Amino acid sequence: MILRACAVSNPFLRRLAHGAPLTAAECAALVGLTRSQRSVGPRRSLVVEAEPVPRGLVVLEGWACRSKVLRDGQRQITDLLLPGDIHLQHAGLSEHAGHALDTLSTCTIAEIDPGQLAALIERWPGVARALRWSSLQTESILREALTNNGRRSASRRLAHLICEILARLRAVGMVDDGGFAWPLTQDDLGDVTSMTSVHVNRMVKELRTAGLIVLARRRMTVLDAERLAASCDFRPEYLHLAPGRTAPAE
Amino acid sequence: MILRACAVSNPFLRRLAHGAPLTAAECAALVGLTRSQRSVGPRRSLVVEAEPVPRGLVVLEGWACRSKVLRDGQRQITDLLLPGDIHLQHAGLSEHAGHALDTLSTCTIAEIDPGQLAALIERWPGVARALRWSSLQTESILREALTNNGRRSASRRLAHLICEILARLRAVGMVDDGGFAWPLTQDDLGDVTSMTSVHVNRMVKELRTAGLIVLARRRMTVLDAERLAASCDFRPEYLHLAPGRTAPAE
DNA sequence: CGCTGTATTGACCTCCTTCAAATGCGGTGG
DNA sequence: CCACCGCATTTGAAGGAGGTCAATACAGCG
Repeated sequence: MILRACAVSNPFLRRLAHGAPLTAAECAALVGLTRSQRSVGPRRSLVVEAEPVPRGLVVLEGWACRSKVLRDGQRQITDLLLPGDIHLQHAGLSEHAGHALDTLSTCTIAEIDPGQLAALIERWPGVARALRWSSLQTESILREALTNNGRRSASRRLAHLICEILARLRAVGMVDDGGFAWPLTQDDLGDVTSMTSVHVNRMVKELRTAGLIVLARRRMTVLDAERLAASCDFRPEYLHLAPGRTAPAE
Repeated sequence: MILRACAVSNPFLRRLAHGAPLTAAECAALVGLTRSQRSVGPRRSLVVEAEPVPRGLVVLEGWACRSKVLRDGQRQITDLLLPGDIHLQHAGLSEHAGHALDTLSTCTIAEIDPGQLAALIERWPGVARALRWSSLQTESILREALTNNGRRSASRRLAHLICEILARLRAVGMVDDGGFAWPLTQDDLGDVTSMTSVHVNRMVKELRTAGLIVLARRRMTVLDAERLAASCDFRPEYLHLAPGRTAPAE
């Protein structure tokens, strides 16, 4: 069946399916929502902090991030957008986005028409539910990040981030035998985990020499997911993913 | 007019009015939503992390907080719930709350009936919009907290938190000439700002001797809001409050 | 093959934590 | 009113995790 095959390859559908069972019709409707796609190069700005969000978007391929910059130039990346993640425009709710949104790698971005989205939500209960779930997950990830950056040591913090990314990518089928594309520089990684890139480097080295990961040529491979998770007290419940789809083995 | 007077004294309505203009009928509907009230003592648990959220609630008086606890016992308070703040149950979306919810002071809590809420959202566009605004603000506050805790020095971090609380309390009319009730112990404050209570103490002292605040007997007074804000690069746009209601003078 | 951005490493420093003790304060019972 | 208790605050001294600065190595790319 075409829709089923589509659901498997489309990270947007795969992700939302963790939040609500979607009927074939709902899948088709969601696919229709992402018809308007464009490719965006790496390190491009999609949303500027002090301006209203133009419209919603879905990341279909590649990584992007939300970030804030202080007056002294320091940057904090508040959350990562991985394939399947949504950024909803808060239509008319505020003139101020509150954060920047930038691509990290080359991305395929779908623009979402607010009216069309509203119509889908009204018409399809599964879609409404899946979108509520999505925003629940986003908030939950933010709270975990706050805890992670605030309360864990640098090496655990990094390990925890890697575990989270592994789980999220696995949830959309982007992990191949523990390995996946890794577009983040060590500067980026420092801005996510609230450290300096120098210290990130030392922590990466630590995880490497512990035999937990391989990171080279923009590719990350998790060698021992279980030991990595145990080392940093990673418990994936906060991601609210459907069970069986976050475990190391499928 | 009764409703107007009610809107002034009810922090729930006052807060939501920042997100959307509410008609008299919508105000009345929202007041009806909070009919079932109860008083809860300080330091009581309202939601447990590993259990589903029983139902939504509104904080009408007092302060509460969402927090996460690591296995080693360290705690991170991820966000504060001040009068007027809402905690929506994610009805059936997950079996796992993802965080604890506890009172800090004695609180008046209104329980929200999910069905009644859904009916209101469907019926009243202003209510629907105000609630979307509320969740936008919650997310925005989380991102600012991540930036604050991750990138600002301890003293600025504390100053920024005080500025935020001042602005949020002012938005619901709970500030009297720069002063307001302050139920947080220095331990709590450490858990919010990701420091130890010992260091919190030193930073409080710094703000005190700088003539910026007075903190004694569970009451905080901001002596010079402008200088405090300038000292920590506090820019209130991220709170998405209606203009004119965050400024020091009314 | 040189250029540019990223990664790596070392030496030094500091902000914050840790540990421990003292002080203060609100409530309670005598 | 005072003695006492429990809890929060305050302060000091010492240590450590992570930051800063700067030099070097490396990889991709025209």
